[in-house]
Amino acid sequence: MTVVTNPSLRRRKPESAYHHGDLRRCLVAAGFDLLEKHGAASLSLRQVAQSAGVSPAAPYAHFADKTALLAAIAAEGFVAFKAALEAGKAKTPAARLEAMALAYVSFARRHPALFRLMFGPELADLSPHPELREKAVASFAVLQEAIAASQGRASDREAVMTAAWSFVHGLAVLMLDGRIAQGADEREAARRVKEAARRISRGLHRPT
Amino acid sequence: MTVVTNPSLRRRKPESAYHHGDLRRCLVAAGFDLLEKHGAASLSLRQVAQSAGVSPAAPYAHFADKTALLAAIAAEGFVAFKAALEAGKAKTPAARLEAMALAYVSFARRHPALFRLMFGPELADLSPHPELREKAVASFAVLQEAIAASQGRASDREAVMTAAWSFVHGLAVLMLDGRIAQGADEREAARRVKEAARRISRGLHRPT
DNA sequence: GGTTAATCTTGACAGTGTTCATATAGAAAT
DNA sequence: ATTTCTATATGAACACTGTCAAGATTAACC
Repeated sequence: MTVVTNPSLRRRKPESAYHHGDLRRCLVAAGFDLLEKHGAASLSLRQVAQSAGVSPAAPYAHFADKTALLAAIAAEGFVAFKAALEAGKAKTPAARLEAMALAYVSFARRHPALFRLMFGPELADLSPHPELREKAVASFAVLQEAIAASQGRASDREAVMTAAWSFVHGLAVLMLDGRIAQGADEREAARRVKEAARRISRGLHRPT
Repeated sequence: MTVVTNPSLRRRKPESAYHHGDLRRCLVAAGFDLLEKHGAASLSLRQVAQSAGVSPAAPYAHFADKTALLAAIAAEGFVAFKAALEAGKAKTPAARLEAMALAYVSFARRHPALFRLMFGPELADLSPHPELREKAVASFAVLQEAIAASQGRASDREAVMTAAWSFVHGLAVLMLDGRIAQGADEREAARRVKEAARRISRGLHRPT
């Protein structure tokens, strides 16, 4: 995870600095940490502010809303997400879907709260958060390239993307919520993901 | 939607009834309505209580928690969900998956807030809510029967279920959040669902 | 009919997001 | 170097939330 967690950033001028210097990034980093550590339910703007060593109203100089801060955190999340997806290179279309599914699910399992924030209802409307939208579609583009452009005619691209993405995303979500492979360790989960991906990829390309 | 919304139930004895008589069900119904009307973000226990014509602390006689009330609402949601899934009968395995996907997505689109509650993180842990768990697995059983038992060997059942359910659920979630088929009307959405389902069902059964 | 147990109200507490007026300090302009 | 300006942070306040303890009210039961 490449989000700025450097403690030296947490307070630029440790003593007697009325103006923090770099509060915006610091708030995002602090929120990020709290999110991963204690979950989204207890992620309050006030706690983030306090954790950054600043007054409860200070964030409003940098974010219009609590939602705006969440959007910034989620944007960082999508950067990391994109990087995770790009790590999974593979030759054949089937192996590519499998690698994508593995990376997708693995990310969700390693950062459950972050993943839920990224795809959660609070940020479902991307229009007020252009930066988030940008980072999000950049992630999806990786998926799209890897899956859709791998095979089949161009006219199929969108349909294949819909089917494959739905499968991969659903798999991640259902596993996160313990609806599938409840309490499975990493190896077992990976096995299940691979098996499902193999089944799916068989029918994906070429329409009836 | 078969949840009790009968207004005559909203207050059993309209005047001078210290004891409501049927508050528990009334709270669930009121919460249900508020959820569908104004979304989950603004669904407060106090508002539900007020909407049921009762003091803010009254719900605690029937529910341990706000989460417990949400669980009861979600349980009702799963009852309706199961009914919606059962409506889609079909002969061939492909048509069955297609019908399931249509019903699944259609339900999510018609009751977005309820659907998100049912599968959301607040209720991800089903262990404190046995009734919710029961209704939830009853819904999933419909899926399981229709999809897995339709074809293929018994040893495949679980794997097929995983793949198919992941696809259908992911499709619903991504559409809900506008990540797929953004701003499509009912007909167009149905077209996309059918097309994706056709692609998926082709590779589902029989392992490599 | 009096006791008991369940139900509801009242009042309070800590915590939340948000706003407004005010204080501070770094930057720009003179 | 002094003044002015503007971005940034503070403090107090508001309405609202979930939750709890103490007391009032009622239905049910022996």
